[in-house]
Amino acid sequence: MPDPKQSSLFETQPDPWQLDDQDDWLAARIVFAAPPFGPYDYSIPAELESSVKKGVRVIVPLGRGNRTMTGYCIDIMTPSHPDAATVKPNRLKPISRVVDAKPLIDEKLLKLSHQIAEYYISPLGTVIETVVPVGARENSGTREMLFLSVDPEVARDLDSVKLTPLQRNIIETMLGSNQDWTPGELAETVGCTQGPISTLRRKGHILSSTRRVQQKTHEIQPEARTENLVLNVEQQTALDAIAKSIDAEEYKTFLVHGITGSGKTEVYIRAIQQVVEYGRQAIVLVPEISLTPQTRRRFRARFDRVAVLHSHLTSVQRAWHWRQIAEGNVQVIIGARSAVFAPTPRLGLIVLDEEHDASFKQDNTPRYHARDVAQWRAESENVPLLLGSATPSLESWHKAQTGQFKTLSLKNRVLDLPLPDVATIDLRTDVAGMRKRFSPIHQKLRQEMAMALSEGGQVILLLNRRGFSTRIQCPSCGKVEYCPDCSIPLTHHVEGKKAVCHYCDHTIPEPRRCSDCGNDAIRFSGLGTQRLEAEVAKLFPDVEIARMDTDTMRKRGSHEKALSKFRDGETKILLGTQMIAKGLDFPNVTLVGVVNADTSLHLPDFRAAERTFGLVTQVAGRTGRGERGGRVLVQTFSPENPAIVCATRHDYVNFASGELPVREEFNYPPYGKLARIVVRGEVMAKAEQMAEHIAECINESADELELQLCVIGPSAAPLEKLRGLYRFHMLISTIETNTIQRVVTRAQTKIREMDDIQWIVDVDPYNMV
DNA sequence: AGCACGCCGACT
DNA sequence: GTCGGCGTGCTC
Repeated sequence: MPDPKQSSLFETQPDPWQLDDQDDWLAARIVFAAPPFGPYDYSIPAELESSVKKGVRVIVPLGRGNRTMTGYCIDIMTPSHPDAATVKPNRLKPISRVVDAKPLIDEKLLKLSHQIAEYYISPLGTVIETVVPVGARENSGTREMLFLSVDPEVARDLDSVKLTPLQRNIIETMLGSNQDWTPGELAETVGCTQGPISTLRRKGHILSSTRRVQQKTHEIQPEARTENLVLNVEQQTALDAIAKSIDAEEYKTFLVHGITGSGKTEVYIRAIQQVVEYGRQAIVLVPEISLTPQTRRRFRARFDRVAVLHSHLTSVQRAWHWRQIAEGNVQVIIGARSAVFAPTPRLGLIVLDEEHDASFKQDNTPRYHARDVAQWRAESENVPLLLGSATPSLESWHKAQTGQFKTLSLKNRVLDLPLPDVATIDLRTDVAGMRKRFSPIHQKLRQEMAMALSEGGQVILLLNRRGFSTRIQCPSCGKVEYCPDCSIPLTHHVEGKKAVCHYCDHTIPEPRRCSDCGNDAIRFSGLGTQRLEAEVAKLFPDVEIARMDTDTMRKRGSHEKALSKFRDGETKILLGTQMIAKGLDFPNVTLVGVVNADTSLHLPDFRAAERTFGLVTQVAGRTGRGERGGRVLVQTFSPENPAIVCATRHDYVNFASGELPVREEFNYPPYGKLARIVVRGEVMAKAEQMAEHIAECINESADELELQLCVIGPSAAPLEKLRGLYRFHMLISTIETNTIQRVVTRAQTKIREMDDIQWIVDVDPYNMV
């Protein structure tokens, strides 16, 4: 066998003077957003050579029938391209047509798209369609319009042509102003019909051209300008550190760990001011739900050119903001997850606030996490990244602890307001059966509510509704049965009288009595927002109540309406799911009640404790924002659980140092890498069979690549049936980065698809049900 | 995803 | 002998 390195020396790359026609080719690499995703290479016809560019869409023939497909040009290939060997230049079909005059995506975002496609194992074409919003692709909100101008020959000498008085009037009107005339406007100004204008156009005295114009603007409401606040010492220290990186134009991630009310936003704003002074743009990412008018107003009051991007915009509005950003007309972009792709010409800073928030993870393909994408983007554009949170994700906390991120701590609240007092209400029954009817509102919480209301305060009730799973909990001591191998609560199955781990399928018979205290009254819980609302309405018949959850908040603007009614004091009790826990600032709220802290604590999800800690801490931060202070009551069956205890003490550091060892022991993130595969199908057995097949292919691929990897499961997903489809899932766990990508990519070539079965890969999953 | 090829059973 | 079932594989 000849040494491959040597043989390539002989085979490839003829000397430049030997290049003949055959070696002088030009091709475009194209990907599609739908199967078959490609990439495929096409030849570029001579007449399109100047218009085919990286990032434009093209129309190409595909398959035997040459059906027309729209694809994205991701590369221009020539014999000197590093990957030229992968092109078969003599058997390429030609590109039919180029769609876009300008690339929809620039080189930097294209590179980012590649990274996303590879890391999240998703097709590049799909990634590009995520990066470029639909509206921008389809020219939403713009229209082709006809513009008229006077033939320069005629303009020089009006007498050189024969004109009727009316025609002369038209031409003179046009010459009398610099504006671009449309036929309609011109006719109206002159006071004639479009007839004579058409005549002039026909004779060639008026020239016309079409141009795509914006229908109308979607500027966000201006706000009264507010001045910079005085920074306290901690804020100033943080700002100085960030400012240094901005000056140095270097990538660095800062974890701004600041308790609620510590003035993180002011630090962001000051950093952004510096970026704006340098003529650069800043992206501010916030959780979808925090994109309330408050956030927007706050930034608009400090910057002139602010764009917002979030899911409640129409595609026309979104496209308008996107184009404004691309043209460099925007200083600050505030947006949810996808705003990480804002096409800023000169990015200067990325801020990602509430970085722990799960809404930064997209739950359809590509299943990217904005925090990781922001990090890649900041890295490649040499700008600092600020991650802010009162309760950082353990991923970020771990990176900060190991020196990959720089921690900036804000430990004091700006107005020196004390943190609210948090107390737990123990829901365990002291004597079995003492509480005859289980009310979702404990006596103590009810009394405090009555008191808060009578003093003119407002109340927020958080119902952590994601509790559907039937865990096995002792009503007397609160003990929940866990899987010994996964540290995950076992799920109770009435059918078969068993308890099953939804990670590894570990199964035990349904316990007859509590393994700790021997009590034999096992409890399965369940409570919805509607029932809670009814219950509260019964307890407080004269009080106006508002309910906020995904069911009641579907309509555009319903969110803002409910909140403004609460702000105005029209409603006294605000009741809802997680969405009320975040970012709201109502000084008159003197009591927050967490109706059931446990539902999120004992979910079959390794992040359950982290979520619960974060949620209770955040909702606690919704009170005590005014002079009257605030109080938080947490109803729980597990008052000794570290997540609950630490939350009542506002003690993040302690929570993290207790939780990290658990993650390490079970090799969960941030220590191990995880991916989840979910298989769905109408026929249960078929879905299960497919899951087994996928697991086999993955194990096989790992062996072939000699990579260490562990497939946990497959098992029935915690949500075993959803929208009529049976669901199986498995977890892939590794230590090394990229192992999952390499193994799964290889396995994909072996996996035989089955009819009516869908399956997805979720790298770094957040949703485990 | 679509579309053609291809290899078996029911017909004019 | 031909029409058509849908299993398999490819699309630059």
